[in-house]
Amino acid sequence: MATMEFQAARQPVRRTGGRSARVRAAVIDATLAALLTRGLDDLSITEIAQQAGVHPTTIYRRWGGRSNLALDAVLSGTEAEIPPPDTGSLRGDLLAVIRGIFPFLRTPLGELLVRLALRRDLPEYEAARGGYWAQRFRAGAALFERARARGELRADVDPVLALETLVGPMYVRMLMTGEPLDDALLVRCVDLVLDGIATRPR
Amino acid sequence: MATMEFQAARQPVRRTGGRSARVRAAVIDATLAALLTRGLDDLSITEIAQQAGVHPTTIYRRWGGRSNLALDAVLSGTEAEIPPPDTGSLRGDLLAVIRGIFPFLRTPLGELLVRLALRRDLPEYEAARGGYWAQRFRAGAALFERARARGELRADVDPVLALETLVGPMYVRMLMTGEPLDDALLVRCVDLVLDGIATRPR
DNA sequence: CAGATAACGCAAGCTAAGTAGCGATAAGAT
DNA sequence: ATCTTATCGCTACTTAGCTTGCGTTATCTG
Repeated sequence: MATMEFQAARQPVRRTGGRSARVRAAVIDATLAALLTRGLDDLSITEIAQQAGVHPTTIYRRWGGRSNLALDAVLSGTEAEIPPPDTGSLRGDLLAVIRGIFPFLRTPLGELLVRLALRRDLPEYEAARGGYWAQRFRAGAALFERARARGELRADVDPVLALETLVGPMYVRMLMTGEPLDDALLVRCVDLVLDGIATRPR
Repeated sequence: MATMEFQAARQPVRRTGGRSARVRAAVIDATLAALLTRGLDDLSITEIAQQAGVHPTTIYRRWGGRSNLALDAVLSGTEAEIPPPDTGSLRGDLLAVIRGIFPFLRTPLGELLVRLALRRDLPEYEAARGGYWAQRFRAGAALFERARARGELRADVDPVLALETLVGPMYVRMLMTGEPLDDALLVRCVDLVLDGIATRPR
């Protein structure tokens, strides 16, 4: 044994910017387009491959299935962070929060993200789902701390439950009843969460 | 022409109780079982047919696809009506409402119903969805009328929005965050909707 | 009991999803 | 500039979903 080529189990060399990157970009773009027009379940790998100018086998090899492909495409298109607001009042902050979420949810990409998050038959999403929503809801914690310091918040209020109650009707209408949903309703949601529906505190 | 058999464009003769009925019952049962174990998307018509002792072709002919089959099965298994409660107080009524919904949602059939309602790629469901949820939410109207007569309800409260706000967190937790959900949380949901989170009414 | 026929079973075939093997190409390293 | 090899394209194949056509059975009507 003259030359002992010690070759550690190295991972494949990245080819950033080369053909691989071009192929990936083309496929992701085509997948997003297909997702927005045809939905998740009617996704045709062959059609995406044609649209991207790529052979279907390539997609099957790189992504392995439509779940991974869709997840990769959506997460690639959703990098925006929503900064927590600080308007000086609890009502203003809550209004800013819900007004920050609402327009995004009306976006085709936003609705797609929500629908992906609801799927339970895609094991690839189970890991991403919990972390995504937890982060999104925890971001509002500071908001409630400030309100409590200002004396605007009842003592026994759970911030997470309050946020869930705030945005709950929005999701219920979007996903189930399909009833109309506009900015005026968002204001009513905020005021309902703030004041409740009872005539006087018990 | 001796006998003029006037034969209007009659619809196929119903064969209630015969082989057709038996086949239908067997297929519906097998479909429900398959839905509860394998989910909607991994549904195998061939497997259901074997389970029901029926040829796959029969299912394709009668139902035409898995969407119709699943919808028929679920609606056949969900005939229970939830009577609107009347406990004498707004808080008691709201608690009864949410306590009536919650256990059903934890049922496999309940969760299945919710997930079916969330699907937008099944045109068969679009018609059923709106009516189902509208009825479910309108059933609570009387509840609020009584509360208003007792002077327990603020004047400007929208009953539908109030109900959506009440059950919103429950759905958010079940569908998105996956956070724990028990009876104690239901009580907190009711109290939050009743009293709000602000220290004093504006 | 005796037609008429709706509904079912069966076999064959079509389409699309997904996989495997193999040669070709181009990105990256020496 | 040249070599190595990760990645891609191509063909062929397997599998499952679904449809079609035809003969058979069981139900309903008279």
